[in-house]
Amino acid sequence: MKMTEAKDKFIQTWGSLGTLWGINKAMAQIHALLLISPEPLSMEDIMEELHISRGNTSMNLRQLIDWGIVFKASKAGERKEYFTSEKDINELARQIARERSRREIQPTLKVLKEVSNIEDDGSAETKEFIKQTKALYELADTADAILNRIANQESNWLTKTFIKLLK
Amino acid sequence: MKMTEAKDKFIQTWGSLGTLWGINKAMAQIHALLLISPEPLSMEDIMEELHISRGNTSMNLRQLIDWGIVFKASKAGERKEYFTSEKDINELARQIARERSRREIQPTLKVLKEVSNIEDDGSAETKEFIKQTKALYELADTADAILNRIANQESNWLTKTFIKLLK
DNA sequence: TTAAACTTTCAAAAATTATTGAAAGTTTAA
DNA sequence: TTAAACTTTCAATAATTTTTGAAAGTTTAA
Repeated sequence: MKMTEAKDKFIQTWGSLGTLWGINKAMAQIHALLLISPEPLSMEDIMEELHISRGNTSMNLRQLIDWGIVFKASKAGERKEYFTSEKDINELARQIARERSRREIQPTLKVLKEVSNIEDDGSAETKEFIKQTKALYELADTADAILNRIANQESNWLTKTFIKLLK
Repeated sequence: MKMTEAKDKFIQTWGSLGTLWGINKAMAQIHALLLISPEPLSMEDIMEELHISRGNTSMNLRQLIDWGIVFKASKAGERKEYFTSEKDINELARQIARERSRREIQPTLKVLKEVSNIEDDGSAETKEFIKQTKALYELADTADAILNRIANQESNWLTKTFIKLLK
């Protein structure tokens, strides 16, 4: 496979993978592009490379910055803004873990705690509801703890952990 | 909070959470409903409870069955089919881990392996591409190994693991 | 058999989400 | 200041995904 082909394939794959995980295609593709660019890219560069509009590029870049995985990079003497992504893949994983915990798991935990706390009227329906929502709470809580653990550890924690788990 | 309110809130929340993860609302809601039902439900029951059409119910039930987290349950002497979900939350987690590995991580690994294997022509662009796609491969591989570990272990592995990680 | 009871399929419609592009906004060099 | 260079916003449009509902398909009791 040639570089151009490989690059296209990678960007395409990352794009559809994003969709599968609730991240939109353009956002995932911009991220993929920045991830493999040795140099920061301008908005023009990104628009051209991915064939997307200025507005689309601008909005998705903002979201990536919100997620903390893309940064603005000013080039000396240039007015234009450049963008670069987090290049350390472990740091990327940590940042994603951090954000998914904050955006998804925490709000879910809140609701599960709330609904599992209804008064037990003794009916089979209520008993099952309480039992299952409590079990889900525990599962989500464990998942959250693991994510936080990932989010806060040193760079190669994930790999080390896995090695430990194999033992 | 009253039972009816709590139930609605739980089903709603599970529905939007699904959307966020690339699972459609109806599918997530059907799953939520079955998860908290002490008795198996018929298609009519589900349609009525969630206000969704017969076709929608049928298709999403099939998907849930495909995922291995909902089962057909025949009631003696009844022609109608009933449906019930996996009630053991740890088993649910394992099944989801299994499917996400199979459906998402494995195909990604395949592409990453492929594209990271291009010939190094010595350019900065190619070098960065190879480096980053290899690093992503390792991350995805670790994630996959963890998922498989979850998928294959005994019921409360997840909890135990977490306790171990705390030490 | 057949017909009633039930489920699945799928084309059309509705709902949602993503994208565009031009106008409005902002920043900076002169 | 101002005007050029650039970015952001947002209403309109396009693309995608979900949902519906009725027709086709299947199963079972008699």
